[in-house]
Amino acid sequence: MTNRTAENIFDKLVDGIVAGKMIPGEPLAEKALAEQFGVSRTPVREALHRLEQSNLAERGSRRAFFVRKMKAADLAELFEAVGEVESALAALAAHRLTEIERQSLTAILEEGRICDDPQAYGEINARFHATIKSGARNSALAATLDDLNLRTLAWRAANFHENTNRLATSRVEHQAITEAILAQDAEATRSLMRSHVASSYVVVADILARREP
Amino acid sequence: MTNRTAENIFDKLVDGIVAGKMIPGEPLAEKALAEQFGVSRTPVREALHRLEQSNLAERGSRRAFFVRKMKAADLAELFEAVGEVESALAALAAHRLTEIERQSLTAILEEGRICDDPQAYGEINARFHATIKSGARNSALAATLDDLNLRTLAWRAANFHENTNRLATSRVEHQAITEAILAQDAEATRSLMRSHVASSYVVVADILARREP
DNA sequence: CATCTTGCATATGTATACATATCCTTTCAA
DNA sequence: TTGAAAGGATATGTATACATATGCAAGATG
Repeated sequence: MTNRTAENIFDKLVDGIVAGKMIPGEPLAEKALAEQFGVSRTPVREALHRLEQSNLAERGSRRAFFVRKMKAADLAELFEAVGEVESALAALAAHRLTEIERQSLTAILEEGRICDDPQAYGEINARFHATIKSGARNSALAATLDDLNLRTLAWRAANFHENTNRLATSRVEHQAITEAILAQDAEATRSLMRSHVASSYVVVADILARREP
Repeated sequence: MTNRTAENIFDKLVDGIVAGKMIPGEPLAEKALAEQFGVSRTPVREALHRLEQSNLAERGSRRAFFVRKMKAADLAELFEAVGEVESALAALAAHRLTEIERQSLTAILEEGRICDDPQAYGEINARFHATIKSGARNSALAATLDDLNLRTLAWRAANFHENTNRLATSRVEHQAITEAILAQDAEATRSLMRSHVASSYVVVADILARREP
């Protein structure tokens, strides 16, 4: 009876949207999804409401759900928001990281320096950001970042695949951020992290511009 | 058939929690609430899930919902998060407010200067912050602030009631913020707004400390 | 007497039936 | 031929019945 059904449906729908299998604008009918997943409408309803709250789905007339269309302007706002929140977390982390976490950050940096595989680098990148996020010691702000990031996930995934220069750029930026954190310079950290997110947005915006001129 | 029932239940529960009628730790049983409001469990379920996502409710064993207990440390985190997000919005607004919005901000400031009624000032305060929030031109970040604020609402309400000095302090801080915005000094605005939220937290923390020593 | 096991009470998860609103199609009239 | 109105089709909102897991209590056994 455990709530695995609704949870599974939600995860599958998120995966589908993030992986681009579900086209923006595509209707998400309760009945159709229920039949597709072989469950009743109830857990599907729950999953759809969670999608809506995560801003991955919208409702139109007839209160029907559909995959949210992300306009270029929306994505710009989102990345700006991520930049502000993540840079705030980084600034806090600059003063709050433990000695062990500082060493860990340095180790992750080194791992990234010698890694050339885009996929592996993506995982290292994730650990770098996770360390800073948890090191800020503010779960409310961290949860906020997770919420925002969920919506950019589909786009961020392309970051290290479609642009080879991005990997080198990311390394340099990570190095600068790490140095600022180790120096406990909160404002420098904030500024560098904001730039880092902005530069990752440039790649995404470029991809978007080529897709929808 | 419109989704007014679940929406109403949610609003009523939020009001109850914010107004302090529902004690933290109090169980929120679907069946009991359904009978209390004279509806079925379905819309109650939906409302409870939304409460959980807003972090106003938690689930324990047996997956039962209960009103979230806000510890002092949680509240500190929350206000820190609000401070970071709202100061980010203010910094953006410093460069993005239209001329009309600048004049509006000045007018609100003047209204606050000549107002001595705590309740009326609370409304003016809300408009001051709303103007900055919408002036930042980032709906994702604005929605993030709304999310965070929902959880501090119960505490913020006490701000202008239990402490008379708070009103005078708020006025001075609003003035400084407005001046920084009018000067389009984003970093000064950010810093001032962060301090402003922090000083409103001091009042709340003080109340909390007296309640639970 | 204490502890473990078993069974019941109850709360939530899921399925389904019913109510209702919206949209689209069809038909009738101008 | 076109437009408007009415009715049906269908999708979501709500209610309720059934399934199942969890916690507590009572009884049996060591």
